[in-house]
Amino acid sequence: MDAALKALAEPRRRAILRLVWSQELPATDIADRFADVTRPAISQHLAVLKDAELVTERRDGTRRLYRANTDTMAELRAFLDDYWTSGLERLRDAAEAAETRKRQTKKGRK
Amino acid sequence: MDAALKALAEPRRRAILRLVWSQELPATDIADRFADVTRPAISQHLAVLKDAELVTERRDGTRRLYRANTDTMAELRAFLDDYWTSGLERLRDAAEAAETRKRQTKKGRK
DNA sequence: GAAATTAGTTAGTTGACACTTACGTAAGAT
DNA sequence: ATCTTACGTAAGTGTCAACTAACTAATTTC
Repeated sequence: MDAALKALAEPRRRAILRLVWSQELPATDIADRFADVTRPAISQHLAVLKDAELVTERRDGTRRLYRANTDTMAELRAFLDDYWTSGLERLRDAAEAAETRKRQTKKGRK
Repeated sequence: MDAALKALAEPRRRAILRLVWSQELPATDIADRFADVTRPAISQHLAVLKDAELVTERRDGTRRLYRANTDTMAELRAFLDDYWTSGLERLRDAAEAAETRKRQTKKGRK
């Protein structure tokens, strides 16, 4: 899940993911869409996306077809939704932080 | 917006952001919550978060109080929501990609 | 089976980034 | 004025990530 967020932090990968969002595409077609980058670079990005389970790979002869993995996207979305909607953890953390501030007895870190 | 996503890709910054989510906290208190990292490191993370407008800074004497900027969070959320719900762009991109694949006349990149 | 197509892999470079130590600075407290 | 507290900034280090060029591997096609 952490890997997915990190993968999405890269603009190029977001662009790639958009491409295979609603359609399965072979690596070459994807690479052709990016004039300023070589094919191996795209191949590596695809590996990162695959590793983060944001895309799936299906082999067809010499070609490898990629498509967005909507399941992982849904999970990531749920994760983020939880991150900023559910206030429970936040309130607990805040309480602990307040206590830490109050008790600054943690003087001797070294 | 891109900066915000990149800032959130770092786990430590997510933890920091969670801390100041529902409460304003001075930098020292935040740093004290992380035993394995020095205070300057936290200070730098806070600078990144502030730069991405994910937190706001308010000065109070020698202290600097930080709090999550929910506006930016809302924008980011809207951005992501759009990214994976609205299929319009995706369909357009897919159509273009299909055309690219069909017309591989783009032979001579070099 | 040789040649072409499609694609991943390796080696090496560059730049970004998280981190630490050391220092600077601004506002209260003594 | 000088300490002390609370913080940012500078400089330097190790690691990782994105990229290119060159190579390799697997499948069709001839």
